[in-house]
Amino acid sequence: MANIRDVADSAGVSVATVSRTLQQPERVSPKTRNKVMAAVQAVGYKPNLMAVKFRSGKTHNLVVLVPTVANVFFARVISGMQEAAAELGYSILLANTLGNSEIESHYAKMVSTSQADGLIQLRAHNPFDATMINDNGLLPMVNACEVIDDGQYPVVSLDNRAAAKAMTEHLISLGHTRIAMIKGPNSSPLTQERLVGYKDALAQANIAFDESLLFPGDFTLQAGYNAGETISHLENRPTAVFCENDETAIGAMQAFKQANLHAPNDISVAGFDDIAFSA
Amino acid sequence: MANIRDVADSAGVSVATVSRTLQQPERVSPKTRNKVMAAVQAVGYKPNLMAVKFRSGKTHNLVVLVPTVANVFFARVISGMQEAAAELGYSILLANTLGNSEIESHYAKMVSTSQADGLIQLRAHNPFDATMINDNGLLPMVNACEVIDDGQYPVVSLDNRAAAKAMTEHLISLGHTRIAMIKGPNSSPLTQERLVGYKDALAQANIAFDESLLFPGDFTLQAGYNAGETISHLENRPTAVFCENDETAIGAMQAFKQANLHAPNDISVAGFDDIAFSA
DNA sequence: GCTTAAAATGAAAACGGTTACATATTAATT
DNA sequence: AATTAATATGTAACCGTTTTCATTTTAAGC
Repeated sequence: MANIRDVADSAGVSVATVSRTLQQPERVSPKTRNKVMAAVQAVGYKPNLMAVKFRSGKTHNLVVLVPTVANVFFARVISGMQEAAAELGYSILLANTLGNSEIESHYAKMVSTSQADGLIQLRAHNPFDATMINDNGLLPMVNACEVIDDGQYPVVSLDNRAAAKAMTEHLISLGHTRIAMIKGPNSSPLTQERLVGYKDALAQANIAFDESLLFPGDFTLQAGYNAGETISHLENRPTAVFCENDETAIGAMQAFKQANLHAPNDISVAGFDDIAFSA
Repeated sequence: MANIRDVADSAGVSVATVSRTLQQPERVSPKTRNKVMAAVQAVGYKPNLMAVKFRSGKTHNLVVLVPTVANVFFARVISGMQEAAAELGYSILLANTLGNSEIESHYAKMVSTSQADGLIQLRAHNPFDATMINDNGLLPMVNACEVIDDGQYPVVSLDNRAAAKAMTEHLISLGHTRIAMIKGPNSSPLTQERLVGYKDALAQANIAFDESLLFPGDFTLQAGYNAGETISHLENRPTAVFCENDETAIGAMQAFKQANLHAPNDISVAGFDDIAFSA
């Protein structure tokens, strides 16, 4: 494989000039620029980016930790990130962690071992352990979707509390007073926020909060189905269900259908995210 | 950031010994091994993997090109690859190409620029152009799911023809003779194979192939919906539909439902992949 | 045309590791 | 105990770039 020295020889210039031609063309005269470009073609030169990145200390890689790419909502978020990164000349290295903390820290380590410049995570965890912390004690990470809000790391999030409140208000405006909620994992800050928003709306409408209307879940179809089944067989059934995401909502509707309950006549179902499947 | 020389100084050995301790511990005496390990801890050494990879010429990275991670079938395939790669000490760098050939070649270039050791693609394209070809004219790539079968690259695939035949046979065994097919893009070898299998089954049952029963699609929900709508309004409606994947099937069923056709009573729908949503 | 500033280029030192080779140490053999 | 083989360690070259600093060339000013 041709290297920069071959190009230099072929063009009759120094390696420094070749490097400059490629990195900052304006700093080299048009005449030599052409010579160098021709030589690059002639020898079929492709820079060893591993060497470039090593030497320059900038990898232009970003690791993105996502619990599961199979989640349709995440897929959309990821596409957006990829687009933005590409514009700035960065590559996204997608890590499908499956909630496995080993995989998670494996990829997180890419930051502390100079394989990536930073990390974005769509999960409310601190993936760094003591062995990864660098000099200033903080690593380049930003939190999205589900957030760690300890003030240490930048955060990109939506206002889950307000959104959940709005969604609940909508159900109330339709006349519902017994509104079930199929939640995400309790550990998820996202879930906690949405629960608060849900309670906000109830309080505002003078509806008493009923703990027994909360059902556990984990954002999956299956969890929605299970909760839906439970709800179907309740003697005093709620008339509406607040689902923490659309996959859960679809799962729940499936259970309702099997129990011969039809939305929205027999029961109202509302979901978060607006994924393609939900239509 | 501490480097290998700091460790060597702190441990009172040479850098070579430090490197050996880390890479091939068995080649160093237990006594010095301990000294070195202690020094690593003491100075907080984390090897610069960019340097390691550059020097050793092995990145232990694999690029995986996937048209869209939002496809639930792909998501499952990817998880499996990740698992296998991790076992062998490799990392998967997932590239969500969105069918965009710019993104595609951007990531493909990682192979020719020494940023990744190889490429796996879930798409029937040759992502390499002339500028990427190296000395032997072939790059380390394997094809999965949809395959380029030009004999140049290794291939991992399922027997689409046999599977499509089996699925069609099943529909025939249920008494169907007018079986529509909602296809993938014509350019997809996967689609071509499945079409052959479909015809195989028809021929075997002495059912004439009817070109007008083929409907275009592209593996998305939307395409399924569109085809489903067309089918619903056909005067001489087929009694069964062969969908090339489950997302298409779901889209089609949605259209049928809106047209007041209920599966499986009014129309039978069969899909490929067995994704979680399809249940 | 001469002096001086600016622009273009080259030589060589990094970057942080790995590894071939030489040397020193330890163990095995007689 | 002397000789030889095996094992540990050190020295220094090397990987392919970028980048600093010195040097040469070109342009500008008068």
